[in-house]
Amino acid sequence: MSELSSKYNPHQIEDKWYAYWLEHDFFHSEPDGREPYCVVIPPPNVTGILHMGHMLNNTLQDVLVRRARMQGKNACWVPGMDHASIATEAKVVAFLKEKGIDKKSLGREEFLEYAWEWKEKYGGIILQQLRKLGASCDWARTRFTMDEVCSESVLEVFVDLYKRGLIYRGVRMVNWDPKAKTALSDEEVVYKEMAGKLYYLRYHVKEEPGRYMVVATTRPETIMGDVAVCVNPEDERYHWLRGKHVVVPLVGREVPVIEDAYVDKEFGTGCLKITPAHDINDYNIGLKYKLESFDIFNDDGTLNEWGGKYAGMDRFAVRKQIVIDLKQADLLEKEEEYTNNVGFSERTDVAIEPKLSMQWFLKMEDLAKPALKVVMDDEICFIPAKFKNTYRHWMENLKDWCISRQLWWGHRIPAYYLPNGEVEVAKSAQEALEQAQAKYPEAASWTLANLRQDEDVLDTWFSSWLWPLEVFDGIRKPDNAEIAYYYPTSDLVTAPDIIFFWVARMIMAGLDFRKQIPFKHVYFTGTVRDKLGRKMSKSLGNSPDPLALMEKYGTDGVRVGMLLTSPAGNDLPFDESLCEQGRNFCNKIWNALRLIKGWSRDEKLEQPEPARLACEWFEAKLYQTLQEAGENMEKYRISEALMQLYKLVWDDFCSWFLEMLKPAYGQPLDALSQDRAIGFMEVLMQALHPFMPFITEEVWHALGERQEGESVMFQALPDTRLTDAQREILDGFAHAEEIIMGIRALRNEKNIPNKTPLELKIKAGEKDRFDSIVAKLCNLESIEYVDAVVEGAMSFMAGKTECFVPFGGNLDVEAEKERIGKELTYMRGFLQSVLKKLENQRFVSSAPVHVVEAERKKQADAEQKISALEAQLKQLTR
RNA sequence: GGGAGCUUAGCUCAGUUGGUUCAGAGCGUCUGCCUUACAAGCAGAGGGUCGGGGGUUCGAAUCCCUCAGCUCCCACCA
Repeated sequence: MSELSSKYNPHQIEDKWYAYWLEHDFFHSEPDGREPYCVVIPPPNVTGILHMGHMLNNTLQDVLVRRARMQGKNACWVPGMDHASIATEAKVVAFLKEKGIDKKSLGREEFLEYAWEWKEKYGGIILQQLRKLGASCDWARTRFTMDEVCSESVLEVFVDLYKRGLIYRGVRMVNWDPKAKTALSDEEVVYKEMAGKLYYLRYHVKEEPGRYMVVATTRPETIMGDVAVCVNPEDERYHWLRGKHVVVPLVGREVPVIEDAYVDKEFGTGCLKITPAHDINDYNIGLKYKLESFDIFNDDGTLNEWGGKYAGMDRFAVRKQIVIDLKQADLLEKEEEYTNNVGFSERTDVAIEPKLSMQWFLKMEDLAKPALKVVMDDEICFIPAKFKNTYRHWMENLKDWCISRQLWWGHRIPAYYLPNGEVEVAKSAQEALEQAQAKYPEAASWTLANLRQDEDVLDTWFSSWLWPLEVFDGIRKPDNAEIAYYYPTSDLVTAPDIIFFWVARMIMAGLDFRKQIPFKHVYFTGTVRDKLGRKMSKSLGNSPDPLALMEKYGTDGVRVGMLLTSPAGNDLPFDESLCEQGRNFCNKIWNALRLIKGWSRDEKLEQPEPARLACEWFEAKLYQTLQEAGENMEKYRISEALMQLYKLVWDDFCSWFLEMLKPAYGQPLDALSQDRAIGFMEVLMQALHPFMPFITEEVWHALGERQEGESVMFQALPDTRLTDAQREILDGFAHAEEIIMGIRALRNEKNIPNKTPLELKIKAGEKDRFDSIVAKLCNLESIEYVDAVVEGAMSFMAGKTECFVPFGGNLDVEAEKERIGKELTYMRGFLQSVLKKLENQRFVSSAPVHVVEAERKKQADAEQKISALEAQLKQLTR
């Protein structure tokens, strides 16, 4: 076919078919009588752009969804985006800052207007990029976690949980992000090893003028908040300090010396300063000894009025300055290099400040129990199962969930403070007012203006945990037809690092609000790493741009590259050469198409014997492989299924089958063979379509006359159950294959070009049904069955069959003898090991019959082979 | 500090109940080929005492113990 280039060119093809699929609405799903298959996308951040993790994750989802669709299920993949409070607010703040606008100078309302504007303009790029990757999402169902359905659902759930007493307000030590000025959950804090210093500070003893104790700290700036100094009660070095007081350096405040076993005698000087407002452990000690607490920081990390002369300075600037001042006042004993773990905000990458504040919490205990059970009982199946352990460990050690965030972008907490100091929680201000009026006589005269809504918004995960429910509006309208049809969803594909943030919480939400699990299987992907095994990250700059890769290798090539090496739960050490392999595979497919369509066709020609056999054999091989690949898919062994298809196409179809079919140079192909080749290739395209949607659609269309609106994606695979006859063919061909490879090896070794025809003589064999194929593929003039060893011929064994290839004249007898001798040595050794086993009475009596039988057969085969080799050797020696 | 997991060919990984098919695959490497679909290709070859040691067993990559190395999660010692 001259108009087809010898290289597969993905670019126009991809855009063309994606547009075709959309135009025909192939991805859209509505409830009907078919079995549903539903996947909800892990909603990417509205600020996100496609990275390798998304590429992997969404390709896997697409494979599962397309496969289900081909199987005739009603496949529905719901896309969407997450409003991502912190990330988005940070982006918008930065965007405004560039324009010279300060967030604080805008009011909440005005800021949100800007934020929405930003979202409409720049948000959701990633959803466009997913189209590039071929994702077969039902775009008409695209949800956003701050759209009307989701927002109302979130409020409804909040009110419900509050009324059930599961949501409460309390003062807690939280992880404070001074840049975003919000509390973070523990999961949003990442710890990093930082090179710091340990400062040894002198605290003079009030009762013993002239004497002092030395306290080691990494954070000298927090001395303003010191309320005590603590030592271990068993530390005899400090018994003289019992009941005494010390003076906080520079600050001058007198604080007590207390004793608690928490203090490690070995660390530093064995003295710990207690600053309850700024350290979680100090806070706990403060609670225990009923100490006062001074919060010395403003929300942005600068010091407040408690900071005295340092008030208004940033915490890190204060640290520098205070060290200088301490030195001057001779209160700094020494400094030491010290590496410690510092918590950073995952979003803004600034050091976390532990801080006491009033937050909203959700009690987890009752929600967790049933959510643990469904996973441990495999009602929800984790793939791979090893993540069940991780899950259990977390579910058994849950702390209450801090759900409030001090941001504007998000779902504002529906709590309304009343003039009498009470609070009402309701879906709207109006409802809150009515509730208040029903409770308090004095409320009769209040209006909406008297209510003050809580300033905080909810943690982003407080909406994401409802995702499988809210995409079908199952919170607001629990009886609607869609949620009834699609829920529980089928598979969830996600990364293991959000097993707690998201997966666990969705399970809790599903069980609590709908009394049903949200999904049946959770497939955990691995982490995409670079060649050096490092996690791909923006800061390292080691992440390739998936769009650039798709541009370079074609989308299908990149998809194959990622899928070939990513078994569930395993990290994926990414290397561009994987994409190269994928691209080469596309090219191979493309060239098979060129060959098949390029043959000139003769309608009158009868199908030759080798071609007839080839078709019989390949059909059996095809069915067998499809069967196995299907079984692997059922077990979510996606890489393996793909590898099987890869080998089916490359080795079995191209290298074996098409070579068997190929007519002699310049000759036409019979019509039947061509039709069968086309039929096989159609099936191959169907089987590969979930993995490689674009090229398979293109090739499938090229293979036959198609109507507008037809697509490979709806072609069901044939019934692939093997008949006994087919099994026999496969076994029989394995033997022919051995002979063929033997001859090829021989040609290779003796440097006999394929053009030179050879003769093959087979000793004491039965005529094999694949002889005509052997002759064709090996360029044999004849295959002859003989009774005795053939003189002056090269020989090899195909299993137990002795094969001889007469070779005009100069047979290298010595080389042949050496080769046969080597083989004999090996076979005799092998026989020895088998005999040793069989002579062992305990083996014969305790091993199962079939195992012993197998050993006996090995013995017989080995003996037969040895005598054949000996005969050959004798022949040569004569 | 607490927990989980991993270690099989140069690389990335399969290997289910211990037993024909168990030592495998893909990639890479090496050799020979511009053979009229494809050099992004064809044909062939080499490569591992299954991390070390010990045990159970007729039999161990597989089960048990132990040592070593790696990874991840949780905790967060001033």
